[in-house]
Amino acid sequence: MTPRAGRSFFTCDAVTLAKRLLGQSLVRRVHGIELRGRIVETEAYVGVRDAASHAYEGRLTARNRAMFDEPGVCYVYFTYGMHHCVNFSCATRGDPQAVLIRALEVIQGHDVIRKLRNREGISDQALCQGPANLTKAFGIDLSLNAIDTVKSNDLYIELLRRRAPRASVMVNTARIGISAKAGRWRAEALRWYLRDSKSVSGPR
DNA sequence: TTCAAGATTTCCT
DNA sequence: GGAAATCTTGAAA
Repeated sequence: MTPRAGRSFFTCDAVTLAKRLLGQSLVRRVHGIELRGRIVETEAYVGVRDAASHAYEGRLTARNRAMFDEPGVCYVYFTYGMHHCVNFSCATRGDPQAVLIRALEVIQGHDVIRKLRNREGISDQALCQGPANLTKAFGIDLSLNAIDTVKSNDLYIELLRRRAPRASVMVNTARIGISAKAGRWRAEALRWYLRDSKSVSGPR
């Protein structure tokens, strides 16, 4: 049986978790069916000093509360009036660090995922390419916000590997979609992806 | 109470 | 390359 990520897996800074999550499996249970995807792209939001983070300067609101919760708690937010994005809280309670999941390769549940995406002629590799695409593909919405993925069976991480990938197979770049208002944080290299994956979103 | 902007995607020219 | 879709949040008034 594949081991599941426990509290200790998430009890680290966001940079460590962003790399550690690459190559692991995101599991979602909907209507008794399991969907699985291999994580191939992540971004770190490193806490109160990060001007690109919803928790910049310690801002705590009803929306981003999950970022401040226990490591392993899921932070789902709604944006652009139509999209959801999913993150995993990390570090320690009260320290709002989190990792955004930006892309997956589908491992299990292609049929269900294709229906959820509801898009004609889409390739397998594009099903979960991009943060809002993967939440749609996996049926992730605000009902999953703030759930504890260490305990929930609706959404959690399965460990397909013991360690983060070697540096030589990862690519590290600036994050996507960060506005100029974030200042130097716009250019900080806090995005990672697996070099060989065809499902990575944004610039390669 | 009003308003601008957003950790995006898709479709059009 | 550019704009539309669509609505919540947080800051300004």
